Amino acid sequence: MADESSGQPTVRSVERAFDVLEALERSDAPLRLVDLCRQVDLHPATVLRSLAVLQRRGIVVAENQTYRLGVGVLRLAHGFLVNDQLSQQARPIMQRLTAVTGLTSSLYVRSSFERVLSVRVDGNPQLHYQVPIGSWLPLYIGSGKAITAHLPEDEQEAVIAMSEGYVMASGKPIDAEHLRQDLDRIRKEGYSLTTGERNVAVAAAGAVVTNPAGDVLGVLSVSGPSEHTSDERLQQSVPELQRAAHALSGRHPYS
Amino acid sequence: MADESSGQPTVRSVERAFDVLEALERSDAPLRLVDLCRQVDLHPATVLRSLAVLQRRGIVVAENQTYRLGVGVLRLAHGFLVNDQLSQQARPIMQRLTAVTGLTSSLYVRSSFERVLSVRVDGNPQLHYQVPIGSWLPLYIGSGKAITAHLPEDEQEAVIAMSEGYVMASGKPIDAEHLRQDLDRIRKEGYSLTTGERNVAVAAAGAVVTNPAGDVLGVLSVSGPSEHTSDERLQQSVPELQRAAHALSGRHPYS
DNA sequence: ACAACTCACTTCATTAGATGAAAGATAATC
DNA sequence: GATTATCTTTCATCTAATGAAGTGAGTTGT
Repeated sequence: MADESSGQPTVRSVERAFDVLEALERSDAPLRLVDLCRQVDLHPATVLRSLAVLQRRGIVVAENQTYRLGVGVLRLAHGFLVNDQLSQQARPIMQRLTAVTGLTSSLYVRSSFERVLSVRVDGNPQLHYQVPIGSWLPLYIGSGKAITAHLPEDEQEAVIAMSEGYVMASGKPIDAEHLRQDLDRIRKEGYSLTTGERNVAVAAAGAVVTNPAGDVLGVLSVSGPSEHTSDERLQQSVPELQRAAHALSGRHPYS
Repeated sequence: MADESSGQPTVRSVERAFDVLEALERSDAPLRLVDLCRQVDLHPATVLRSLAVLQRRGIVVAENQTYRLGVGVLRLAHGFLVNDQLSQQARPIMQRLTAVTGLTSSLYVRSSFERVLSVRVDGNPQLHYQVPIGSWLPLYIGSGKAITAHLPEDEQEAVIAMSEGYVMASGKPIDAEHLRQDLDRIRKEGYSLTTGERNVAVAAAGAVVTNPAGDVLGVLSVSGPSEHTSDERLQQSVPELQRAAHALSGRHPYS
């Protein structure tokens, strides 16, 4: 039997290998064998065997007795990007959006209670520290709110609950009531507009992306460095942003 | 025993799960269970159990009985990018390079006999179809030659052997002798300069990136659409490109 | 300089658990 | 409505994943 008593079929050793992989994903420094063993609570021999497989596939690389992710994961990302209808269709639309507004366009895909950056087209002026592909951010901050605003009630409340305790870049914590008002406004007006919530240096406008059935898929945003990107400038870009988000929302069978 | 008779330790079920994953990575369309089974030559029940694990981790998503990669792989890519010293250090250098030259900067990392795109900073004018992160290209074409030119003799010959039969975007096949001359020139002058080899619409200059010990890590390139990017324009960018590649080559302990 | 650690990696006997045959369920095709 | 093709679950068998124990290398402390 390979079931975990809960009906969901599984394979223990595969599960364990991915525990190791995710430990490496989370870490911001190469990890030694013992570190990995402690994190995933497995016998060194077991971890080592998993690592051997991962290494042979380029998913993990070893460097004098420490382990970290390898370029193999970039290949996987590529495999995703070229197959993902949303990302594919987004690219030309976003290039146009950036060409017209001069701002950076970003497409965040919703993944449970996070959003993950899948496509970015840089504008001018460029941000000093650009967010790399795959970055994940919460749904209660910045353009994430454009997603949240269009979620079913119960999920909205779940997001609001998660925001508890988050401190914005300004130093202020999130206020649940204030957040609810924000969401109301966003739902009414059809776009979010935030400045320096997660990063003081960034101002952004966001518009929800759905499938034709209306299910929320993610958010399209335009952003720029806050010193050079006034609210007025963002406001001006909103119609073009909404047009782009709408175009993107109409075109894919499902997902 | 879990060894594959060759000394290399392994875990069969993990190996199989990654066979499934790589089948999905290669495919340019979602795959059904039977398709996967045929490709990896495994029992449907086995494939299904692996898929269940992958799905729960967001690595794979199912959509009415077909499977494809999920956003989870983007998270992994992010995990790589934020840890990879080379990519990290490259970002600001490349932003500057693009700011000065106006061309798109790309960093390809060498991975056995391929190069994988790990960082890109888009220039102006932008290419219509931008290459996504994780794209892999051969070492005998375009800026890949800047890598090959600095490889040990035997590896160079291996690359040349692989080029056999490749037809360039122009319609002409690669000529081994011509390629050798190219490599000589690149080694002497310190940069590659190619137009429309892989894609007729792209012209690019490339300079090798090494670690301080001199081992080849990859190639830094500037590129633009060939109609708007004359050889002279590329030539003008070469000194700046070399400066950037050199700066990038000096700074990381090992790898 | 030697002892006492910590950590990386290997070997191998035990038995947990991955496997695949078979059957049931579901959907597509004629 | 029967037939075929594919998806999914169940379960007995026996492979192969596991972890205890051991080796060896490297580091720290006295």
